[in-house]
Amino acid sequence: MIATTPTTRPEPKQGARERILGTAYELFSHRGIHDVGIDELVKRAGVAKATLYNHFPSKDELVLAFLEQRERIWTYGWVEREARRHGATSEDQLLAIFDLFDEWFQRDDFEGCSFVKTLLEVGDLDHPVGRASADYLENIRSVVRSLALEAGLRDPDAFALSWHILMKGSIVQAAEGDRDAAKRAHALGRLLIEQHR
Amino acid sequence: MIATTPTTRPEPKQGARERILGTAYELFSHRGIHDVGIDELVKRAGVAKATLYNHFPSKDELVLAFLEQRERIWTYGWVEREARRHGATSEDQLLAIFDLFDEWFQRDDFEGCSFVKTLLEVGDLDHPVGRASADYLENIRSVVRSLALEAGLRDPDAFALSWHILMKGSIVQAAEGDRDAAKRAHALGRLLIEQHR
DNA sequence: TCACACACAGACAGTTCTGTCTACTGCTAG
DNA sequence: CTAGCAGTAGACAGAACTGTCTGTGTGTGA
Repeated sequence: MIATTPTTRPEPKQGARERILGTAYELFSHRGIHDVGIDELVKRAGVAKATLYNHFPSKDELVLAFLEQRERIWTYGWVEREARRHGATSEDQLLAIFDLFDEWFQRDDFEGCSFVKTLLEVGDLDHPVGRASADYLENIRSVVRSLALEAGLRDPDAFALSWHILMKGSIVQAAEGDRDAAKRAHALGRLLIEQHR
Repeated sequence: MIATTPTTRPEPKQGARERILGTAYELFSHRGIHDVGIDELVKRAGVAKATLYNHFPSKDELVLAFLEQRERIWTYGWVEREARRHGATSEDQLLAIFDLFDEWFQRDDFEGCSFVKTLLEVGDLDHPVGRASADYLENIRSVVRSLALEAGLRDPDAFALSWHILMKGSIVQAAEGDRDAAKRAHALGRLLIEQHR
């Protein structure tokens, strides 16, 4: 790789931090926060405990980094990006969210919404982790609001709030085992769009 | 109370068990399962730890008893009973669910859906507690299905599944702070009813 | 009055969790 | 060559958790 800074880069080591974050993503997204202990995490990441605590001052801070990563990957990298790619019109892009969900719900490693799970696990909007979860959920609504705006729908704020009920409701229901939850949400979403045209 | 068994009933003591269950209901419903320890629970219930373990062989068994109680009180004693009482027609009774939710969401001690919270907390449908949570959620759908049937709606099973998405989605959103989530679900519910007429 | 069942208080064992600390290793810049 | 830095391995402290056990008190039926 060609040097991007003056001549040589110190760059801590490039590896440990990534391994920690990657493992945290894998474990936290599938099993939740409290079920995953630091010992298991460092063992799985092949990293010394001191290394983890060098990069992240506490488990909570690691969780916050995980949530940030989750937003980057899931909210923007997957939902927004793929929805925009799959829909011809803005309305189609909105509905494409539930087409994505439909595929997601069929996966054997379906993990649900990390923001909802974390928020309910912490259960406290004043706690930094709970607060962050709620904020990231709000950002999801912002994505929906933008699409609604682009589609020229009436009252994009209210639309996004209603739409998000469908998203979260279907995800929870999929976690119960309803594999067709996304199709039901899709149908409801179509009705909601009509109401906001 | 007139004797219902031969002459006298041994009846353990009648008091400790009720205090344990009452306290478990209060604590588990508001704070979740894992955040409430046995020590705190017995102290709050004013009960010896041995007494708790005399009545319930493990914390999991106590949790199962809590969920059962939650269904009795919340699902049947509140949602079904009050919805039936408040609506003139069967369709109104369905919509009345979201009127109830609306009041519920305004409460300062709004605690969310214990079945969803417990299911996500355990995260495993094979675990007895997770399984029970999912079963109790299914029973909620049965209530909805009955009302849909009475209302003469088309495909009551599919209706109940879609309706339940609205219920759970609005509850989760209320937990994030959207106090009007029930009103949005109400509007969507109206549209869904129209589709199933 | 006596016996028994139940409840109470709380010590205790055993595990698990977060977070700290020590000692060792290997790489790299100067 | 050497100093420093980042990482490894794992013991350790301190807290919290579930579940067990001992010992004591008390109300009630026979």
